[in-house]
Amino acid sequence: MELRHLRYFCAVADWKGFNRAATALRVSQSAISDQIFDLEREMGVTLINRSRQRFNLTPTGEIFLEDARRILADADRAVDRARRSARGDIGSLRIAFLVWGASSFLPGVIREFRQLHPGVHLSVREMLPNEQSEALTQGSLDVGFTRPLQPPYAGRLRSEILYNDPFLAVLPREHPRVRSSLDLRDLANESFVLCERDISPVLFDRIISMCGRAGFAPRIVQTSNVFSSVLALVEAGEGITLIPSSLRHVRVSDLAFCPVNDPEGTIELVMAWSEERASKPLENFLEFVRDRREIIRGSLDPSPR
Amino acid sequence: MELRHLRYFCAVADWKGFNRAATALRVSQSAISDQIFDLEREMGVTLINRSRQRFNLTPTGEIFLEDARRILADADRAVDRARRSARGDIGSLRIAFLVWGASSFLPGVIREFRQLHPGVHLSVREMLPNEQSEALTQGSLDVGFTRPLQPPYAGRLRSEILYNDPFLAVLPREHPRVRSSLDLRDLANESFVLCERDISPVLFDRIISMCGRAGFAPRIVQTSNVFSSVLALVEAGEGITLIPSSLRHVRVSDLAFCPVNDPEGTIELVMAWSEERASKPLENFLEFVRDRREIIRGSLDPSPR
DNA sequence: ACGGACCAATCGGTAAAACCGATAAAATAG
DNA sequence: CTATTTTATCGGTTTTACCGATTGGTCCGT
Repeated sequence: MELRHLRYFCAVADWKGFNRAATALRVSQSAISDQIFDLEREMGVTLINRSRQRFNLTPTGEIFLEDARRILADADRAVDRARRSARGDIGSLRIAFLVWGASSFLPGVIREFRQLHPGVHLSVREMLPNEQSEALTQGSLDVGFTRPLQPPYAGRLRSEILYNDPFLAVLPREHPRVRSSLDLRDLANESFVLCERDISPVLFDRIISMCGRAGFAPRIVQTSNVFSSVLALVEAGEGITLIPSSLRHVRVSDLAFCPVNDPEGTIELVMAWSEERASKPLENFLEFVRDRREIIRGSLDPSPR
Repeated sequence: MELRHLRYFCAVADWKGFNRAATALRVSQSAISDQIFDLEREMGVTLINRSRQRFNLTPTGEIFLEDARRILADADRAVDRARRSARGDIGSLRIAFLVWGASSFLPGVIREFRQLHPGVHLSVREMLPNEQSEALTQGSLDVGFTRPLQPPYAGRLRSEILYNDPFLAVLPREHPRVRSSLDLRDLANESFVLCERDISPVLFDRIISMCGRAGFAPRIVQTSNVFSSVLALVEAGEGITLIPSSLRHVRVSDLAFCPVNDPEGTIELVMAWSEERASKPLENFLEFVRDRREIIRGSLDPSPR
């Protein structure tokens, strides 16, 4: 059975006759007759009362007509949905982000994109950088806001820098080294509290190399798996730390945030995705974020609150 | 787009590859390739990621796959429903009856048939004989329990006698002519109350011809459009009447029901339908009623209650 | 990095089908 | 009863679905 059979049958029912259906479908009457006959033969059922009075379907024909109409409508709808999907009007996007890197601007972006593309279902969750890379590669994630990609993912995934974040030194407010701007070498002898390397390897390594450029290897006395604990430890006097400046909006009362004098001492936040499984909704989203890059940077304005 | 395209596409998705799908469908790989290409070209959409890594659908393909699967399942279900309909397992029957002729046995018949064929929807309503004939001819009724068919319907419709009902004379209980059995000629000088001829022409005419055989034309002093009123009028002393004996179960207190001595003085209740629009559920129903004809006759047992 | 294995696209040829035009048979309308 | 309409049927034609073989490409193991 093919959709053609259903189309012909519905036309015959609609136009109440083989001839009129043939005219409407722009085919010959014998073509209709053949196809209806094939349909009936294949189903082993009589759909149309022939050789009797005017024209009518059998009760079985009436029942099948309902189904046939629905199937044809469904097929049309399916094609339409596929086309809309290809245009990016419908679909789904799974988005991941770093709590400490992207939560300041992402909610606004999501909200506006949702209004622009109401048919696209967005799911958002927090994931660590390595988790994001893995999920993007496996296809369980569509786009991630994360730190710069590392091998082996860097080759297989694509990414774009959204903004470049200078580092801040975080010291207890009463610490003697607190300045409006300080050289990293002044902190060479301090104790350091850092986030575990697994949480964000790029961030960790960037801090180490920064200190290296300043001529020392930081003495790490404590690590934690969440930034909030790191800051709490600094506040408790365990040591000092370095953070990307976008994290200063979680300011804690008794901490001082001092810009570091190192033009190379920055870390990027990137938007990453897998080109291999690009979809139109994804492309739309990427383009949407690109268009808002300046606004996003503005929202991270370095003026301390 | 044809169902074949959907079948091939689903197979490709199921087997995750053109070659495996071709093997499963017992066609060549190139046939699959051609058809998928046609499908994509017609829809103007890419469904499958080619020339990239292992195998996967595009997001649009995923969406279309859901729809395609549903449509194919729907098509199978439609064919199955048509076949079951042709077997009489599903469908609908519109049944009409005479309140004064069939309501005694019909409820039981309906109930049992419903249990036997739970997929067949039964709708039952009361209709006058002429209404039934007209509705059967037009196709708005499937089967009727009515009086013998008259021209012009008798030729176009089919009917079977269910039972043959002798007449009873109905007289006021204190009427001098009340006997356990009486000759119609004894009632020649009585006043008659009858149902209007339009209500049941066959019944009316049968009464007239019965009286004719007894040698007189009944003097009709009143008519009514419902039997209950006729009986009420008899009770009120307006006259006497003749009714089919199956109506005696609506016995009224102050009336006497006397068998009439006329072996030809009977009226049939028939089951009527249109052969032109026969359906399997209808055939099943007709056969079911035929099988129960003796039981129905028994339920009309003439022993007065 | 190189060769073998697997996979999908492509091409010309073939066989099946859908389709057509004409005609016949049946039914209805006038 | 005739004229018209309607569907079934029958070759003939065209379309197209399908096949086999080949090519280009990707993925694997060595």
